[in-house]
Amino acid sequence: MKERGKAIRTAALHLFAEEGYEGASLSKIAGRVGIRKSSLYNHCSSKEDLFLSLVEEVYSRYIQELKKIVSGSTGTAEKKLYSTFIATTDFITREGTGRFYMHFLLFPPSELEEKVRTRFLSFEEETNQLLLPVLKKGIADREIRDSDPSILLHAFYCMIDGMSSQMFYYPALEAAQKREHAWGIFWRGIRHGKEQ
Amino acid sequence: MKERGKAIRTAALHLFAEEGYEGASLSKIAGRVGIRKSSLYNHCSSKEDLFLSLVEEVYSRYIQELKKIVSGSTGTAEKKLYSTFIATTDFITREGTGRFYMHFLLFPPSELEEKVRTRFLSFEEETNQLLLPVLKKGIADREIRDSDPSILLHAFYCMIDGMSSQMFYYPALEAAQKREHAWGIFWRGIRHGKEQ
DNA sequence: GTCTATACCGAGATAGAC
DNA sequence: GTCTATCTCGGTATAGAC
Repeated sequence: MKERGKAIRTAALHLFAEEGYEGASLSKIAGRVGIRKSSLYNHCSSKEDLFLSLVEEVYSRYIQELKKIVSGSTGTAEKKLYSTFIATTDFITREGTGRFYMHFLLFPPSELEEKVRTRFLSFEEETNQLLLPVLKKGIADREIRDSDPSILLHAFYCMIDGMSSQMFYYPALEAAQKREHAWGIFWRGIRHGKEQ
Repeated sequence: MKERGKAIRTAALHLFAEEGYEGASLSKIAGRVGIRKSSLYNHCSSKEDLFLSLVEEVYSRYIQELKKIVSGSTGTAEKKLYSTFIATTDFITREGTGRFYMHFLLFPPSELEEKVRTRFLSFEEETNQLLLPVLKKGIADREIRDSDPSILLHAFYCMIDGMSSQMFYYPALEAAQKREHAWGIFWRGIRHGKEQ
């Protein structure tokens, strides 16, 4: 049995993710937890407050997972990038967390846009510093073709973002297959090749 | 000077795109046009009605542009795919239309989800039928490597979706550069190569 | 076609009993 | 901590004068 505060956060996370910031009313959140909306104010000071603390939690949870994956494994660049790709798209697929992440990265509520964007940028900084070394080492090892690492990194992000979008509107099994194919083509695009 | 009806649709398109379905109130829309919200009801029967007609307009406008690009040019598969990529990401970048498109493709208002999704699926069918022949011809001409065209098509969509997301949070110039790089890597991933 | 006025509802938030 | 009651505000929508 979860404590109330946690239950509220979970319900709010899902409702924000599904219905957006304006669409997720405090009554709906309270209703899902099984209390009245006025009782929510014993656990947070406002709707904004609740929302922003969830932004913080979701972003930092993702960074935490990413760190485990990248620094944990000691394999090739290919393995590390592939693991990152899978882990990120899995993360996105997790109902609640992932949808929340995508939803408000792309379409933050307009009054809170600046706060959310600022938080995201610092978050992007962190991922860059985790992944750039992987690409650089891959190039040095002649595993990845010799070109600007930040360009390669961006193309990697691009595929991840694309696949992340697609995880939403395809059934799980289909999405998993598409993911493998997308990876195959991406890797062919950046790997070291004899030609040229 | 645009007629009123058109002005309302334009204002609504932008507001929906920026603030979401719930966030874009009829007063805001009316305010941007310069009339009272009750006057809106002389041009549409409800908020839902207004929104859904915009969904229809935006989707079909995109299909129309795509047709012009794909069937118009008679170049190589590379040229056609590149044009499609550029045109789509340009379309997405157009304030209003593109943001509206992305916003409600990924996060439709929950009450209207089914209607929006259904419309999108038929739309995807159309794009498939435009683009699959291009890929098939590219394979036959040994311009693209021999593999399942629908897999290649999906990887293409994946890059487009990824780049479309990114068009939002990077400045125009930066986005344009990233776009070129993403294309380069994608094309390297699918083109015909001597190796293997 | 646009306006004012109004109906009705649900939003976020607060006060105070228990 | 949760409840009921209540406040204020803004939402969608309608009626009817001009």
